[in-house]
Amino acid sequence: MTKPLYQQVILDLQKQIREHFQPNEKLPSERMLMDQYDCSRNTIRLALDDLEQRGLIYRLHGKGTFVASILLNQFDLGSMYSFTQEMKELGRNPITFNLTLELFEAKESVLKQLTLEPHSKVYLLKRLRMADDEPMMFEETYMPAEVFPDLTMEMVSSTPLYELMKTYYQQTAVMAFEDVKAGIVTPVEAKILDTPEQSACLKLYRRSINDKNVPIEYTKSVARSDKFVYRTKQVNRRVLTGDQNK
Amino acid sequence: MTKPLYQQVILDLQKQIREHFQPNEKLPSERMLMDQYDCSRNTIRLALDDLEQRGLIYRLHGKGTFVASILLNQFDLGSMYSFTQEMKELGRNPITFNLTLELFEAKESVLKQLTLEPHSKVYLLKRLRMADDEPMMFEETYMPAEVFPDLTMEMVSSTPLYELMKTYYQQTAVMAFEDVKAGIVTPVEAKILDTPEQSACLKLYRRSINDKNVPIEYTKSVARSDKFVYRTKQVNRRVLTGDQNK
DNA sequence: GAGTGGTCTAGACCACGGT
DNA sequence: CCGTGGTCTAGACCACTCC
Repeated sequence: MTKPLYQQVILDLQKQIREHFQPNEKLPSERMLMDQYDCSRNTIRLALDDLEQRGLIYRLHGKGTFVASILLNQFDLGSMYSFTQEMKELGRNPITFNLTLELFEAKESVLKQLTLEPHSKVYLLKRLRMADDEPMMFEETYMPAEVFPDLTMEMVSSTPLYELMKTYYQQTAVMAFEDVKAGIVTPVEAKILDTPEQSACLKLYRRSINDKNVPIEYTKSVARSDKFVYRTKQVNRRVLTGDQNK
Repeated sequence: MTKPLYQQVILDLQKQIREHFQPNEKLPSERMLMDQYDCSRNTIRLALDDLEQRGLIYRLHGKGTFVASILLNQFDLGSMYSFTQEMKELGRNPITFNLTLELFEAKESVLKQLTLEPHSKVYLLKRLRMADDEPMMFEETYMPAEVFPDLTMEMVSSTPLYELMKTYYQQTAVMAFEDVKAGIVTPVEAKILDTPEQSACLKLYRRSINDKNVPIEYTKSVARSDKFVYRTKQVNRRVLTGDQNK
């Protein structure tokens, strides 16, 4: 099974950029890339669209395509989420407490998020994430039982969740949607997170899907507002400009 | 000056989805949309790509294209390119009040965000954004005086900010970094935003840079937590770079 | 005017999901 | 089998930047 052409172009261009280009250096024009990769302009643009979206390049109308000025250390901020990994990189000591694992029929809102049939069963895993003995965030993760049959507390305790999904169930999250809101902690959450009552908190709702577009996880997180920032990078999409602003 | 076709399709599909579709409902197929909008499939796909990227729809190979399960009554700060534009598309009546425009020496924290020399001067523009006479968010935008000399209240009042930056100063933001935090409104903010005191709010910190990697804007926003969500889509790059066969 | 990215067309075949 | 989205081609013209 060979990969689609445009994905091969993506991979090769990434390699070229990493090995042979400097920040803000000009890339070959789209028409030159057509010749280089022996494909149509549309295919080249599909690849460049992806690289632009991920912030590796930027395009200037009439001038050309350029390597982005800030090349992130190959692992994108927004490309994969791992609390443990993140904290380790920041020199903190991350610990995850698995509080409870339950199996039951999902209620309406969860069914919807996971696009499940009514009365489908889901696992609910509650976790408390700490760094250097300081409570950081509280997570509730819902996983469809049909995707992850026979899940046990031993399994989630011994293996990182994403690794477990991959090795035991051959499930990999290829994409995730996150909604970030602001809220006030509930009394229970205040206790768990060791914050004053009425504190502000970040509420995260993450829905991950696998390569077949099947939802495999829905997680609600409550994060301490004094400890947590949600950082993103946005590339100018230039779509739909021209508004009035009076 | 008419908009590109695919952008018109984006706008209309957004409207259709908002007014006539339910979450998870199936949209017409791409070939049917070709007929509806009298354009090629490529153009339809450009539009659908954008909507998918912004999390409004999802696609299932072999099955069709569906409306995402979206949070109602809350606006997406993450894919918002223009408050004014966004509100108009949602059928709201957006108004931006330019409250004050000042010029002074930037304090330490602002200097740092804009990577300026000590004692550099910056403009500070304070704006209140409303929709249908309802206060929505409060923004404070810092702009380096050396990049935007001789800025006046007349200019910011007559032209959208990003357009002004481009046409008068040849400055375009090619990338922006955003930090999202949760907080409690200050008494002043509560008054401005017409919310109860001690309400939760989303705090956004945006730093935009131009094509030369020079910071051109630093904006602090306070958004009502009952009106705004920050939605992002994350792609797992390891799937692309990994070399698994199927 | 030459070269660039931005938009667009009218086809084609493939891979997948259901019948 | 058919209809779906996924990939791809070989052109075309426009808008923008720079000389």
